[in-house]
Amino acid sequence: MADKVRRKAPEKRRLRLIEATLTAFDSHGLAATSVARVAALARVSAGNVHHYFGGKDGLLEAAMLHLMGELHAASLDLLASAKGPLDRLDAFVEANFADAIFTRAICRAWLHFWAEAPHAPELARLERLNRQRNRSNLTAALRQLMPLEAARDLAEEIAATVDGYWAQRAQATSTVTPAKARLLLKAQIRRGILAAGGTLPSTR
Amino acid sequence: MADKVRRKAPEKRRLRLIEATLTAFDSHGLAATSVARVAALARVSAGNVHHYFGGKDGLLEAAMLHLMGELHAASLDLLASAKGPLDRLDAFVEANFADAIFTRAICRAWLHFWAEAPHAPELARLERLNRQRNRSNLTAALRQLMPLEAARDLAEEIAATVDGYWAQRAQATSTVTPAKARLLLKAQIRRGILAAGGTLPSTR
DNA sequence: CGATATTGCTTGATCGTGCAATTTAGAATG
DNA sequence: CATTCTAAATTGCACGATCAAGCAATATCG
Repeated sequence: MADKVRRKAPEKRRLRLIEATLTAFDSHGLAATSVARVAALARVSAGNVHHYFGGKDGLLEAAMLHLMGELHAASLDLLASAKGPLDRLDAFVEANFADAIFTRAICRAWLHFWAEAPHAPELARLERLNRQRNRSNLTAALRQLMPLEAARDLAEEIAATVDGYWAQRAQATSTVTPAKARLLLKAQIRRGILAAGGTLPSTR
Repeated sequence: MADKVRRKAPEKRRLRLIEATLTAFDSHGLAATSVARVAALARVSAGNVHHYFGGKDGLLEAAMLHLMGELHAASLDLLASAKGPLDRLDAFVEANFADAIFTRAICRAWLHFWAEAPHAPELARLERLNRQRNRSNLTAALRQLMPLEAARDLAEEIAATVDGYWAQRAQATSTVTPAKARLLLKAQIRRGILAAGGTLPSTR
């Protein structure tokens, strides 16, 4: 897809446009998010979008990539200090439901990406990457506490529940808070481990 | 919002347009679903949409209502033969993941509705209704097996997991099958009941 | 001064919507 | 039963707005 002329694009502008995209998603939805609106939100000319991102598609991809980057960074941070498998699972939960991550606006953006991914190859690629990364992290940790098959099943269940809380958080009347989601999810994980015959390494 | 002149609108046409909408969602996404495209899919003039639904918004609302109706019908069917609380929970799972309901196309449509609901009051109303109905069904059954607070928490968890499987199913590379989702979810429910100190009425 | 960043406008296509005209179907009439 | 009539059903088009995109001109800054 190629940057032809772009040499050293000021990251500031790019970021402003990406943030404007997410703001537009939050307040007006995907269908009403036009290049013109995003550019106006970022106080930038519409033509700029094509300079930086090559078009609307590129802008959406960059926005999704941005969200993935933030989530990944939070995961790496928290995983760094994790000692055992259960710690790694807790770190996963805390990253996915950190107060700065599990936001109404961000959850709405993810929902839009999930909805559009099946119809945009590049978004689909990113979604697949993100999903496989999550699945792999979960399975790797669970595997040390139970047989592989059980680990895979529980990873599937946990991943689905995470997505579900995200989807619910996007709704205006949602009552799911970050703290509540963390609490429920950690309990769910522990139940899953115990039921699989695993032992909880320590009470935390 | 009033049918002024419409007396007995042929349900056949309405249904054709609704199904065309869902087909368009499945194959092209929300952003690319225009009135013209839907009308063409249904082999009907575009102006027809305004006769039957009063506009694009009305069409989307009717499509969402249609999906809710199908889900509700499946639930009622299965709940009718449920004997105890665990039976009711299993019926809930089987309705939400019936082979005819847990379809890639239908899950994609739900995903689009969830994504757009925050920006369309009428869709938001329907989404809220549907969510509260599900929550209420789950809590009512769980309440007979554990204290109210625990029942509410578990209902929240189950509802989120259901939504999560739906979101995953919408992706092109998803491997979640109806049977697998039913299996995993029933196990998750039983784990939740046992952990809350409840007893499983019978093995099934 | 020269290259890069940024703008503002144009273009052609497509959108949702409203409306006048036409077709259709069923009740009323002979 | 055949014919007429009328209102509902349906069409096709035209309208104004808005879209993504491309490009030539201008501004900015090292």
